[in-house]
Amino acid sequence: MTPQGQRINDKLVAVYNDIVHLEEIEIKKSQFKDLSIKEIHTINAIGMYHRKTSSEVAQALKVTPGTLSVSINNLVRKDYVERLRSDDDHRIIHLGLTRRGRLMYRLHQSFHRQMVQSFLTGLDPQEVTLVEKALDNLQHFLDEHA
Amino acid sequence: MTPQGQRINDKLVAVYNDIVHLEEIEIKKSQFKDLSIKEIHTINAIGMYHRKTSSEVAQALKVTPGTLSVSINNLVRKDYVERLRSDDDHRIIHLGLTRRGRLMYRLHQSFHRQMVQSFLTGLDPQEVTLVEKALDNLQHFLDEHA
DNA sequence: CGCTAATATTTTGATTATCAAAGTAATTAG
DNA sequence: CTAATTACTTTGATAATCAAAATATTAGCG
Repeated sequence: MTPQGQRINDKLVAVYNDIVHLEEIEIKKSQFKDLSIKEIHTINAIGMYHRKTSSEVAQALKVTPGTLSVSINNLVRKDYVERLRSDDDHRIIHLGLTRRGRLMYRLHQSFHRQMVQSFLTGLDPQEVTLVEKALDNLQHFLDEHA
Repeated sequence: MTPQGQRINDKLVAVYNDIVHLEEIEIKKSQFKDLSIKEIHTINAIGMYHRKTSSEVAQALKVTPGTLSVSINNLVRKDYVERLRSDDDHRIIHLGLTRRGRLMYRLHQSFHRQMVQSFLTGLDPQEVTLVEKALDNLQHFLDEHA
């Protein structure tokens, strides 16, 4: 690997830990102190609309159905998420956010918005496209190896 | 946020989960099945040279000293890490990798090398510099908010 | 129709990850 | 030389995770 490649690798690793840590800190400063970073990500994966099933959310988060189920139990207890049994197929559970969950969702989105904005600061549109291309490369690599 | 900004955000989130998951899978295929992804990252943070102290490693990983200490207990038991008490100051513990730990370290580095390479595929040197600049922006944002 | 398969989710038991706070040991400051 | 500080470890509690077993529902097929 080139020195620059090594540097980029190291920066990715550093940034990775820092993002998670900062998210954690932001939560503890907010009205949603009772959530962990994992729970925030679960709420984020469920999203604003009552569409996704349990297994879809588990797949998006790359955890087993059992892990998600336990986590959803906690989020239901804390009043962020609700379970909605499908009318068509009673095995299927659709996950939705409560009023409180949607509030949390919007707060976290705004954090991400700020982060992405700073990520792209000082780049012109063409350059932003390049960054997106690099991300697509990476996603392609990940899909290939999965 | 622009549609492109939103897309980049979504891609970052997806890539984030996929990287961790792929790392997890790669471990389970290797001779190091007894390690979790967190333990791999701890080994990675310790690195190849017996220099870093416990608290330096804890800071790099953004965990408390207590959390690290528990994790190091497990890694010592599994023969990946060794504790080396400093001669100068007997309170200080330097962390080092065992032969087995160094083997693991190199395997994980090669995974990262591949990943970064694919990340930068098809970009010319100037463009790579741009990606690095975006990462610097992000790190700056994170430092500012910490 | 009536079994058998398959599918979607939940529960359970075991391990790891995590923090805050208390504990231990060594060094530094006054 | 004592008190305060520093570096680390232990402890107790809770969350996160998986694999495997359990539950409930639907689909397939003779």
